[in-house]
Amino acid sequence: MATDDLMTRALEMVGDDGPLSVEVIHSLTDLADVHESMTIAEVADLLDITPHTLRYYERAGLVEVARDSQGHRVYDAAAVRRLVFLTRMRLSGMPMRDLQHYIALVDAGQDTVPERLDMLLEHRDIIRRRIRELTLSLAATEYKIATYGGSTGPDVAALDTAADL
Amino acid sequence: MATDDLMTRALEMVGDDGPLSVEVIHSLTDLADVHESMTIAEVADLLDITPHTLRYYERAGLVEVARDSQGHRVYDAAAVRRLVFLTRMRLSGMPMRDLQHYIALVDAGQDTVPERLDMLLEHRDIIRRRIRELTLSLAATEYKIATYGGSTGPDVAALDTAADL
DNA sequence: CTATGGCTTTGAGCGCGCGCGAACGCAAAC
DNA sequence: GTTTGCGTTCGCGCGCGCTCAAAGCCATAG
Repeated sequence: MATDDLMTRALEMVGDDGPLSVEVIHSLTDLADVHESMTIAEVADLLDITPHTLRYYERAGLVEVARDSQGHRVYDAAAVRRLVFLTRMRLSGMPMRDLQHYIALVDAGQDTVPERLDMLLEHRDIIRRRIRELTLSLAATEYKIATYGGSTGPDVAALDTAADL
Repeated sequence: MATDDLMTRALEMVGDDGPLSVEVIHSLTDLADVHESMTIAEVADLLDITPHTLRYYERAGLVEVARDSQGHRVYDAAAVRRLVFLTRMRLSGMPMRDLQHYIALVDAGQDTVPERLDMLLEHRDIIRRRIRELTLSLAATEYKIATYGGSTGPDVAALDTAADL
């Protein structure tokens, strides 16, 4: 089950404007198919990213992955959990640099918990602002759709900032 | 007044979960300070982009701009309206290529209205999906914040997909 | 028993979208 | 006169990954 499927199912559960329940959150982290010792292809499929990207994350120092006797990567549950978190943050726009910083904090021990929390709070605000920006853009787009070729009277045309578009 | 200011004001008007009224849309398109014959600096300030970006858009064929006797760009109201639309679409994630296509349709005349409408509808769906993705990411982030260093009991830790993060 | 295709590894290099910077010139304004 | 603002062009940079190359292991197929 790819992450994209998870997202799609979760979105369906949420509906267009339903409340976000704890169940939805957990559905995103449905790790029923996360067993110990996953291959790179399995993890890639789970997270809906390419094996290349997984190797890229590893080189970036975001996660350490053991190798088997053939030198192939073996992802344990902890690595997968971390990657779930990382991909989720990436999806919400956190840049690689911040993720690297965050992981460095994690690896530095419990003393860095407050700073990690600060990062999460700041990221939360960024997401909120982005959602509101998009909400406005959505409204503008819908407004444009509604007035497009509809009533093209002078009033509407005058209000439309781009009547000729 | 920069577009960012407009956005900020509009966001304040909207509040955290207020309805999006027509007034809000119009506030985004408050063109009180759009007079005829604006300079590139004025337009850049209005749209909160750099003059460089404006020249880039012009080179990309998105807008035609007249010149004065000194060869300096002179933006008329129509150009500014188009740029308002373009920057709004950019802000909501429409790629340059699509904007170029859209503008080509606009310049091709009224026969292309249906296709333009299709583009807007598709873009609307993209924005909607993006908003829902971000909403889920926001919920996940808030969930993580809530459980971070709070009750670190075994139950919560077991539910947390990245308890060690 | 080979072979053919598919997975993996590493490393380096490429590409895209979107502008930004640097360099240089010209005209107006202080 | 020198500072300011605009013009143009060429090239660079960044974020994020993908592609390509060379090579090895495994399975299924002829």
